[in-house]
Amino acid sequence: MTSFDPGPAGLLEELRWRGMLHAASEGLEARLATGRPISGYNGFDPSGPSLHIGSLVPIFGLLHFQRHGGRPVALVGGGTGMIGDPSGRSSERNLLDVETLEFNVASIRAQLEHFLDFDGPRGAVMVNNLDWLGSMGLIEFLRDVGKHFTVPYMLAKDSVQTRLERGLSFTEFSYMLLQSADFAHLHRTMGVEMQMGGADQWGNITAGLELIRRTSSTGSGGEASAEPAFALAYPLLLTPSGAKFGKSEGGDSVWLDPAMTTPFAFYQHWLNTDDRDVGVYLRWFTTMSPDEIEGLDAEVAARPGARAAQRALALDVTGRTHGTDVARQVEADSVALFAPEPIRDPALLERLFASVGGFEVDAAQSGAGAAAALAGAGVFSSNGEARRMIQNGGLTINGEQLRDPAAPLPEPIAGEWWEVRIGKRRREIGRLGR
RNA sequence: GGAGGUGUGGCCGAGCGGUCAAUGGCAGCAGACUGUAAAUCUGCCGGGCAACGCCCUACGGAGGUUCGAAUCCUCCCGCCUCCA
Repeated sequence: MTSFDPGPAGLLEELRWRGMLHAASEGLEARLATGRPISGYNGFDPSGPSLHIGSLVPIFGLLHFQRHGGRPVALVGGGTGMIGDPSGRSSERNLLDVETLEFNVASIRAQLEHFLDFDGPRGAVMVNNLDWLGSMGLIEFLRDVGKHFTVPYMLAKDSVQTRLERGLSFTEFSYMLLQSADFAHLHRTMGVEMQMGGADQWGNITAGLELIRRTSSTGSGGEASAEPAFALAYPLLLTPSGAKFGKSEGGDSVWLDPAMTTPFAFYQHWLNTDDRDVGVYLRWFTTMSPDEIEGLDAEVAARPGARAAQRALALDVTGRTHGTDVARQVEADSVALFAPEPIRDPALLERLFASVGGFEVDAAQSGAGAAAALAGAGVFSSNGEARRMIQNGGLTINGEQLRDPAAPLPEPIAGEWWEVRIGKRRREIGRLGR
């Protein structure tokens, strides 16, 4: 198998090959096989100003959907975000004020534009459910949405069942109704026929199918299929190595926003992918063909030390997220910073100072002990940590391994720069301030 | 509103008057081995310091008992269960 049907008919086949298909609702395959235009949506949480790489799963779901001729709709949950979905065990969400929300939505849209095409007849569309949920009255909600669900149906959902022991508020219990209302609204007003989401969303998504089934005037589409709407779920991304996906080694999220995670750090994160995970990531987070990916799989098996797959993955994902030029640049920077020999070129150091993260040591401090100077510059969170790092032999500056925390920093390169290597993975550039 | 339970370091989870900066596990960091991987082994893992010791801050919050409390008492707050 080297290629998939480029139209809607090939979507499921491709997702299946990529391992991104967990479940599809009754009739979806047949609906896609008709080749008629179709719109599908996926929800995103706008509670922060940036998406992180965990969101790449739904993003690539929409991306593949668009590649196969579908029209992606990205819904931001300005309304539901305030409620809290019991499926994601987050405890309590805070209300966002309107300006923050609008700012976040704009930021998220800008990020999605790197992945989805917002132009043309099949162009992606962004919607905010606050626009319709916000103005919906309680009576209206109960009559138009609540009326169509029975309590036993709601109680039967996994997301509710698992919380029954520990307890959940009525608000959280109602979440699936709001999500159903979203789906029904998009179905009615924009003709959106499909909702996509993670496997943990399945219950909420099918609740939406239920609502649409009961409220849409069936038969208006002539010989339309029996089902008026469809659902598609991705598997939960549990890495084969068992680590939490989306977190860096330090446990922080890896953000798509270059101001929150530098492109260099972003590239490094992918470059460090475990051998056991890299094949999955190539399938999920690139649009490479089966031939290319299987070729890289073979490379991993034959010459794991070369990490060809990791390099290809890192370059591809970074390029898509931050631009090809930036990706090439950080790739080159990585080679330089991880070469056995330290960087001696002041011009290069000056550029890296800005791009990989730099710190300043003022002249007064530079004479003090290295540990104190680096802690003072914020490279380490405390004096003790810096001291420990040096005592463990984990700190190399300008190619010279530090041994004594009290000894001063080595002579700066060109009277100004320190190339700092912390452990095997961290790289920082220091500059002598005045 | 009533009854009971519970709140410990990033997470889980011991401790239940001193020997507790707090057992253990996970996560994390560094080193060795490697491939900027995994596994394994070693060390570290609240902060400070003239540092095999001393000081400060910590066991939901505020008081109190005591020579001494994370451990006992009082009040408050959060969470959970059941009853109304």
